[in-house]
Amino acid sequence: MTEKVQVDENGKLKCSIEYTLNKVGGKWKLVILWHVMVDGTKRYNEMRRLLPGITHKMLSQQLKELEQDGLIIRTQYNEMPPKVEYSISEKGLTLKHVLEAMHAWGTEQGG
Amino acid sequence: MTEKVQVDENGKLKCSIEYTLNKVGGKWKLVILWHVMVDGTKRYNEMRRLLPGITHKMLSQQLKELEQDGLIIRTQYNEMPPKVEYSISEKGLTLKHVLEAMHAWGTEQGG
DNA sequence: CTGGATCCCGAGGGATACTG
DNA sequence: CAGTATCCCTCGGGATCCAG
Repeated sequence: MTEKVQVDENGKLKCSIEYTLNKVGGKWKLVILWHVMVDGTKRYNEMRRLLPGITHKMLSQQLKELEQDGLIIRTQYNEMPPKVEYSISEKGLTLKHVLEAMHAWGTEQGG
Repeated sequence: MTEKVQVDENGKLKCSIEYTLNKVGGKWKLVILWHVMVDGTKRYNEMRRLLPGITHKMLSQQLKELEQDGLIIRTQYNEMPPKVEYSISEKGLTLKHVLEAMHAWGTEQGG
């Protein structure tokens, strides 16, 4: 089978896998998306507990990027103390197959 | 080869997504696997051409890790000049759903 | 042709303190 | 509670040369 090859503005070959990795690659984003998709809405500190080892800096950075890409929804309640909730968006749900496939593979291969 | 894995208090992997990312995360591995799965067997320099921007160091490193994890097969022909071919393994084929899902998402979202 | 070995730099990310 | 700001440093990865 021959796949459709995409070319960027520099004339370099680009494939859809690379596009996906650019959006949700890295160490944290897919894990974050998996949790908010499966477990539902989560608050900031709940996310921290779900991601052992992540720092403030990385968590807020990743969450911000995911929100700017429209993959998660950030809801802020103007209360004291502050309360912010993160949930999966419609667009984020389009990653369902990717996440399920990766989860299935990890479960099978990793035991 | 595989970096530090996060485990919970029972010594089990935190989540399967993380296991998968530990095996095939990073910038190159899934793209490499995609190419050898879809396009078939590839030689070293063919791989370089398929991955604009990758360096010798990174390509040989990633190929070695993928081979050690049993996801690709390295076949060396004792000729002059040297000839080495990389192909997808049975185990590598188990990532088919992951790769297809990511390719589909990138195609839809990226245009 | 297919890599390995080395040197080296800078950005990515950790730790911590601070703020609304 | 939910982040920001800052400092600091490691180490991922680029460039280059070497080897079978």
